[in-house]
Amino acid sequence: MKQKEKVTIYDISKKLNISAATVSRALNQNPKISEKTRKLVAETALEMNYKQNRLAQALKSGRTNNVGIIVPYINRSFFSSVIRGIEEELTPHGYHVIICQSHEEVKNEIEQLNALLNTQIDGIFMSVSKTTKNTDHIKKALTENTPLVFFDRKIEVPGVSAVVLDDFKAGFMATEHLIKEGCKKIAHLSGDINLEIYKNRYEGYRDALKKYKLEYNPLHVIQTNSTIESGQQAVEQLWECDEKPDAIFSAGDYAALGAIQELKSRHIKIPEEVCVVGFSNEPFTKYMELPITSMDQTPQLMGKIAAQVFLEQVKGNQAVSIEKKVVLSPELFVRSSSARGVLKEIST
Amino acid sequence: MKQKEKVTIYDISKKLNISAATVSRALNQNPKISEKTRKLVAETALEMNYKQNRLAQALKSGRTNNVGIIVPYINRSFFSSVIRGIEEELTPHGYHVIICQSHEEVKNEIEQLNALLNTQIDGIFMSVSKTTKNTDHIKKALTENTPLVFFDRKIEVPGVSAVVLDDFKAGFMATEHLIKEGCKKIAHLSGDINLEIYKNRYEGYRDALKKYKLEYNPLHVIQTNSTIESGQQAVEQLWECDEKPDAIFSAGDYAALGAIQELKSRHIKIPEEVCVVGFSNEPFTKYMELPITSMDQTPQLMGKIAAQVFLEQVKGNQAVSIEKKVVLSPELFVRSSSARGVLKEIST
DNA sequence: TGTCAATATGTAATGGGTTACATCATCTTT
DNA sequence: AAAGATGATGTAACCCATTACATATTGACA
Repeated sequence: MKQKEKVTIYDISKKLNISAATVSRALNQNPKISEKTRKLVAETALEMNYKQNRLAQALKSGRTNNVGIIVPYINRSFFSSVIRGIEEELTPHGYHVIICQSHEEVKNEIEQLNALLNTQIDGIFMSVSKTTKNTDHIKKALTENTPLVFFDRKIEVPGVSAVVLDDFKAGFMATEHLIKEGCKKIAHLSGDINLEIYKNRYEGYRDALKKYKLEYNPLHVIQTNSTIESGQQAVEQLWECDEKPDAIFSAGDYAALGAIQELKSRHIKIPEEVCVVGFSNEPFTKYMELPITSMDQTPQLMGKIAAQVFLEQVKGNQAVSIEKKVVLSPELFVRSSSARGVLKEIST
Repeated sequence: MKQKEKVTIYDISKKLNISAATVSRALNQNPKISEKTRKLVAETALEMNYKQNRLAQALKSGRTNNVGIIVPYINRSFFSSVIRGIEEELTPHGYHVIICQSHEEVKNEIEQLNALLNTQIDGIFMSVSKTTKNTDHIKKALTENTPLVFFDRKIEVPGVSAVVLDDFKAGFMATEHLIKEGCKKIAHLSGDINLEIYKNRYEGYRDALKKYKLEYNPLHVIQTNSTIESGQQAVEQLWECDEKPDAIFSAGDYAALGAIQELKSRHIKIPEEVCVVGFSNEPFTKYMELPITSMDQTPQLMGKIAAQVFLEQVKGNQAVSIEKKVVLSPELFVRSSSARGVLKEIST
């Protein structure tokens, strides 16, 4: 590679026989600079193809205009939509977004977090991995005074803002919907209970059963790892019970899909014999031959709000770090996998 | 926010009564530093919780250890897999990855590209948007001597390396597969012919028809925009022809899915009456009730190789910018949507 | 005409780390 | 013991933009 011959403000200042400070000020629209000089500098900069060195600027100002996002995976529709939301909100403010994947491993999460802090990021958005139990790395990040915002999957750390879904309500709504479809023995495919979101969905499920006076059968709750395979296995396990369920509320769409595949291979009719509800409203739920009812988490909105929370923290330049919690409402998209009546694809 | 009280090498040097240069050298494992000093500095740095300021380092060295990736969307399985491949290859070399989306708009592509160059990125990976016709912005990037590597969707710019799929071969293979299944009237759902990849797939299709002496019917080639809807519309249009196709080779999985949905709604049997082949091997193709035959582009490998090409360019610090073209072989995953015989889910 | 205010610009320090070159102490070698 | 080699460390310039403070210029007013 050839050396980059970068044009600096010094090159401009030499050419115009003025000081670099004046050039800098002129380029930054400092009102102390005369209109004439400002124009001259602007023209010369353009002519010489001057590009501001953001590194130098960042070093001086302490702000890089970069934010980091740590997610388990970028190719889950939910996460890429949140990212999109954050991006849309922050781009107009001049921020850039660095995306990191933890692949559900704390080890990676810690590495990525440290690397981001090292790169002098202005803020971090994060959805913790399934394997994150200890909060030391996050507390360490806080001591560096970098604003941190959790979204969706949070973990209790004092002083950290979070934008999450009302997963309890979502669990309740999904279960209630199944009850209203006439289901009495509703199984639940849970995710990793270590994560608050799955715990809350489970508790919403329990609460709905309680409210409608349905019996809770612990054998009907199976922990999955949100994959198709674990959904299949869950059905295998459920159908070994004496009492077979007549509905499945899965805390994830992939497990719901696996469950449906297994039910079909057992020639069990959906929704007539068993209703299925998934979670996340992944695009495929809509495309399936048998579209799957699913809970939408309004991910793009979640991203936007997380970004707004961040912007507030940055703007409010106080010595107090604000801890803000935002809870979003879920939205159920009822589709064929659980609609026994006439209604199809109706959002409540 | 509180001020960050950063520990610098000067703080360490003061504490130890040595010069900052010595500290810097000690931390960088410079062999001129005595073992004793090196150890002392390392311990003190740890103790004082010293973090290297990568901005300062980047400013000095001219290298940020960040690379940018510009893709149309991150939530297409293909792109997120390429990103994963790039990441895996570059992370061990200390690079970080900044991901940008063009959303298929040149306007965004140009903005993202400029923003990346401004941030003093060490290299750029890019898959051009559908709407990219003009190469000015890319040539401009080249004048800054930032290594640029195209992957998948390239555009002809002298001096730019590219890692692509053999789309011609892929088009040929898909068509040949359909012919071998006994199909005679094969329709093609093309993507935007403006993009080389779709042009090549189309030409591979033409070539296969020619080789097997099948008639080419221009009415059987429909341009889609890679969405479900456009796949549905394409089938509507095709079934208005006098001669109905007995197979569809779609240059994208989403259009293939739309086509299948439309065929089903017309009670046309797949694969008995019509065989369907998609492209990209999106995960959903496998999960469908009727799994879809699809062409795999080995995206993760593509990412890895693109990263290797980049590393070579950076390492070979010569004044010549190497232009390297790598062409990968596609892999067909045959599934029910086109398997009339016994075979299901066989990769060739 | 001298003084003050207002405007425009320059000087120099700063941010934090790297590194060419200089210096000094110690050890070899003859 | 002088001269040269080797190793360890210090000095200061540099990367580039920003900005507090200093200075210079001009015009207004008493």
